[in-house]
Amino acid sequence: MSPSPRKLEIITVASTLFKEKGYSAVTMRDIAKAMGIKAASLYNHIKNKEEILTFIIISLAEEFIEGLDKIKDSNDNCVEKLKQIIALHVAITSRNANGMASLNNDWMHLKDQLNHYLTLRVDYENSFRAIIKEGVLNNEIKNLNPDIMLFSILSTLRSLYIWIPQKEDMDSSILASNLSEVLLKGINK
Amino acid sequence: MSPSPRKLEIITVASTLFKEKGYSAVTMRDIAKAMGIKAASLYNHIKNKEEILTFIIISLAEEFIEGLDKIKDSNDNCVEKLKQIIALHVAITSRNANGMASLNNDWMHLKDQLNHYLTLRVDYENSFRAIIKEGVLNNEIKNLNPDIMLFSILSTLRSLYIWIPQKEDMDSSILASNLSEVLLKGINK
DNA sequence: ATCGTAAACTAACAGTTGTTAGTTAAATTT
DNA sequence: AAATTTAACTAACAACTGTTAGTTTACGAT
Repeated sequence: MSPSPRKLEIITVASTLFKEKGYSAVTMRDIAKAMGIKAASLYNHIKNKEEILTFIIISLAEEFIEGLDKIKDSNDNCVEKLKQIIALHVAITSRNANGMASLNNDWMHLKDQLNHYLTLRVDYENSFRAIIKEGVLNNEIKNLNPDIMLFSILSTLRSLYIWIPQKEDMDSSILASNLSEVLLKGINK
Repeated sequence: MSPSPRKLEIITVASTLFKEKGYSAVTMRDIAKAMGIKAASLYNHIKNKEEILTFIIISLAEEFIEGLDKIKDSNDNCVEKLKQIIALHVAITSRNANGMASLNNDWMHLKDQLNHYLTLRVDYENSFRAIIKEGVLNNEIKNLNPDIMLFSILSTLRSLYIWIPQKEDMDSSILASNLSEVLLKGINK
């Protein structure tokens, strides 16, 4: 079943607070107060605090996996695929920057689903790295350490949740193409 | 006065725990247990929990400011300065990756020194951006959005604390030069 | 030997935490 | 109109939090 509107409201409010102070520093009373109700009332809609975090993180992680699967299977060349990955990160982060903060910073507080999350993350990074390595073989991409190239691009994409809300005026597609230019071709003339 | 050896030990142990679970999720009893003593004994050496976090963050932030000041005042060209900034981040992060986790993720839990930290951060970013902008005017650096170039490079450098401990075998100077190659000249052939 | 100090200890505190139980009031369905 | 459901409430809990007070122990200096 998909979550009720009220449950989604709790998740949205919680995401905002989690981004500001981190999961551990946000109490159920904080979340309730931000919604204008009492902490105990939250439990009419959610099982416990952990469920909120789990929903935020796992649904985002699955969005990334699904997005990457489509990109992998396309017939585009590797550089084109990398541009699509960059656009995927910009799109998901634009829709849910607060959730991305939890994905990046609070995944270690997952319990039941921690292993599931870690599996998704390893899979994602492996697929990403495979595209880079194929690009190197293709002569599309420079023959540098693939781990460093992956780390560098992925670090920037993972930080988008900090940056995008500060630059709301900037159009997503413009941001994605500017970012592709910088990440793929560098800044040195 | 510089901190006693025992105080530095507490700070080191705390840094490790803060990196794993974040400042808020680590209790004084956790820190004490990791040192083989009781929580109350910590207070023979430190004022309170906040002081630990403050020391970790402020001393790192000041290291960065000092490092950048030296780079700013040199006669090197802008691209050379950017390479030195990259080397600065690699060097500081190699020496204290755990502390860098707190700097990146737990600065919002500072109290007394929060404004001081924020000032240092803004100053740092402004100096960094000024170097990029000068490079654009010089024709050393491409005429792209300077904020995007700054964000992209800085995001990668800020994430080094995750990456460096996983790749201990890699020499710092090799990492710095490989990273410069990727960040400045891109990965696209 | 005695003193002073450093650094550990036990015990306790007041406040906060996530969560449960039981209740109430309004809205919806029968 | 009656019955059910939804979603709020109050009150309370046991566990945990950072921190303080007072005490003990070991050790180098006098």
